[in-house]
Amino acid sequence: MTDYATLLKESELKATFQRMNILESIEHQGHMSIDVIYEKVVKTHPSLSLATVYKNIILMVEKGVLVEVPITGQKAKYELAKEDHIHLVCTECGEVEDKPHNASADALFSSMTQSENFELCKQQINLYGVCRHCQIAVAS
Amino acid sequence: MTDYATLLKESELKATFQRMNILESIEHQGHMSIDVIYEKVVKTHPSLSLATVYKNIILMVEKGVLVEVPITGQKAKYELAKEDHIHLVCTECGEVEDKPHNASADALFSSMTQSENFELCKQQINLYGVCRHCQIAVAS
DNA sequence: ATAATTGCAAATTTTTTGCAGGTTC
DNA sequence: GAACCTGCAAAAAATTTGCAATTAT
Repeated sequence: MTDYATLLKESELKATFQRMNILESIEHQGHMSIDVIYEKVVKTHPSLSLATVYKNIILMVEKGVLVEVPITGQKAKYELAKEDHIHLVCTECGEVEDKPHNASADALFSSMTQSENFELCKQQINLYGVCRHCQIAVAS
Repeated sequence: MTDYATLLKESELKATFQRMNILESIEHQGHMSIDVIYEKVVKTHPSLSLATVYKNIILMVEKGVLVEVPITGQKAKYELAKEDHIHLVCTECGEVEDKPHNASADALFSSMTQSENFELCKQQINLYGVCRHCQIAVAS
């Protein structure tokens, strides 16, 4: 899908096997915490060290390749940097689903921050609830 | 301001000195991380243990007295449970400011989640940027 | 060839736990 | 008086660091 090697080089990072595996895992799954990333990637790359995952996540967040998604009651997850969007966080299964961002939301937040003289640079909208899948599971 | 003893008892928690001090600090400051709460309260209550702060924060979140506010690049902060509102998070000084929630935002999120069949129960909107105060400081 | 990156092990920091003594209702 | 809470100290979990060996460019 995405060309991770190019993405990394554009961000002044060397395209190591470890980094590409991390990015691939995150893109495939959508949102992952550090320990889950490690568990996933170590399967295909058994010598991987957890410290390497920590170092790389921190570095790739700094470089703007990844974005931290802090979530109530869970460890932070990470996603690939992408267009503004909303997170639907399921309180049952913990999964996070992206929902495209809406132009009227943008306008709304712009006006709310302007009236406060607040120089907006990033939005983070988490909506917590029960996802389709878990509603069915709970009903049974 | 708030009657913390009553608030705690209504939540099936005993009104200890420690808990009332924690609540008072949080209400006074708005949003605090656990270590900062400890540092603040221990000044007026030197025998306070950090473990007690941890236990109480967890308990009061469970009981719905407090709400966790996870923030990108910071340790989670806690606030008193209150009406829906938006957080303006300053990326310079780290402070969080509340902004009253807007009816049109509500309508927007309701419609966005309904179309996904997502059963919405809680919202968390963080807008990151530079607050009034830090804009002045940076300009100087 | 060079500078960056990795994996390991140790250090540090953060959070949780068990329990004896003290407090609230 | 009973159940709950606290503080302590120890344990466990999470994160960071230093460094020698390896890898990407």
